[in-house]
Amino acid sequence: MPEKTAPRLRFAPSPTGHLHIGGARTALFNWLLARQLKGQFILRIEDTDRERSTEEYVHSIMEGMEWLRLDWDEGPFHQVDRFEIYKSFVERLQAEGKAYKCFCTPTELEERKKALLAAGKKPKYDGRCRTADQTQKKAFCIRFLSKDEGSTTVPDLIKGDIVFENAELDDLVIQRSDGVPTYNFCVVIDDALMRISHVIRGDDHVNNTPRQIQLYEAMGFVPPKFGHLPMILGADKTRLSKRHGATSVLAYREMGFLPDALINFLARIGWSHGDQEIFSREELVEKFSLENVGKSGGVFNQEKLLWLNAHYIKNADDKTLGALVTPFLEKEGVTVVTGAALFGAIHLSKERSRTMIELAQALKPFLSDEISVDDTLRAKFLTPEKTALVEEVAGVIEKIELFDEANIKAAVEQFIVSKGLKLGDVAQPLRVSLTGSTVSPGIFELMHALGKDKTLKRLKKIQTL
RNA sequence: GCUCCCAUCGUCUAGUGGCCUAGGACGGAGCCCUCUCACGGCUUAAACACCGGUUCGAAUCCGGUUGGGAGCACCA
Repeated sequence: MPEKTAPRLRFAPSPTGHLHIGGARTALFNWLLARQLKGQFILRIEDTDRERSTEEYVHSIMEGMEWLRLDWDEGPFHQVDRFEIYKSFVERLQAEGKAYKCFCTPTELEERKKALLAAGKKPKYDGRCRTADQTQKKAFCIRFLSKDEGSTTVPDLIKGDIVFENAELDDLVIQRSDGVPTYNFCVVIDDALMRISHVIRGDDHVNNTPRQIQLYEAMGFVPPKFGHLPMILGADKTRLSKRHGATSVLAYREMGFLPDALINFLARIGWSHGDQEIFSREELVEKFSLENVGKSGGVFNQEKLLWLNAHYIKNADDKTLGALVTPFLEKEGVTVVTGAALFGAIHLSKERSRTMIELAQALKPFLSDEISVDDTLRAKFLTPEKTALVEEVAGVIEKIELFDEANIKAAVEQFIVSKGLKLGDVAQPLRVSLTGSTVSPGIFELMHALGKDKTLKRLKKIQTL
């Protein structure tokens, strides 16, 4: 009995940009499956494009994954470190007559492509160097000799069987004229050698897959299982790209999104589990299934992400939020002192914040020493009569011994009744005096969170301004 | 142009032949709660692209049409 080997999945980004939303979802689905099936999750950096790949992007991609807590078990493997391996396979294929040198120049190729396109044909390579003299001393690249007849079927875990006529496929370049192997070749060798069992990747790779399958066969490898995820789209239904706004995962961190919210959101684009919307990481690992991944592309809907983020903020505990919001407060120039005052303010503010940026803004009046009231608000809420009222309330507040919510409420309400007023008559002037804003938590909670000293100081300061 | 893929409310989706006068969620509208803003609660508008089959019966199966997307590099 052969030992059943654990599934091995991978995420193989190319470091030519930051980790983007689409890549992150691909990584997530692979990670989810690896964790669910108790397999391995491997990170491989596809950096054969020496022109565009940078070390900075490698770090940025890893940082994005770490932020999302998508941990990998092996890697990161770099393809640049594996050129010798690819080279040996190229040589083997050549020796077996399964690959050949192509001496066509880029200019010639370009011209023929244009002609084909003009004639309404698919711009594929015509294979003319298949019969060319292989000993020529001209610059060359190496092409894979693909099948001309029959068809290649891609058994796709998401889309079902996809059949390609081999005649549609041309001989792809597996090694550039500078000796560097190409993506379609390296990916096959790496996935085979790393014993990857499931290749789950973006839909944009389907057309490469039949050629990759031919490469697996030519080199005597057993192809892995494939699954092609539908694309994440922008509002105009085209593939999500920079012109649609922020696409980098780290940009969402900057905007004050929580990793769990983004994970939840990403999981729900193209995948569902009945009517459920909120999924913890553990639930996703448990419930995720390729069977429930849809076939059509999904639009990235930031409104829904905001809603999810608000949900996660509301449900996070105050201490966790304190740590998360601190960098945002510091960016605002607020010195953060961790303690009861901070957590209390967070407790009151979290249900009205959709992002960490909004939370930081809401927290400012609690944490900064000085507040300012702009002229428009002053004119509207701090007229002489209203200011006089605020002053009277300050007098009432001053007499409270035990400064808790119940006592504040009782004292202020008693005052209002004695004046024949309603809470609404004094609430906004008080709020503006205390926060410089018309928006804040409830007025009693606010005073309590501020403390007696700060409350009085702010209420009294109104007169002197 | 060619190849491949896709098609349910504005958006994410449920739906695997009868449970569908199509359900949920975001967003929208309205109401309630209320010291502001939120939160929360309730109500509501809003979709099976089209045309043919198959079937007693179709959002669900088949064919076509239309529409959309992706790919067609010595990028990945």
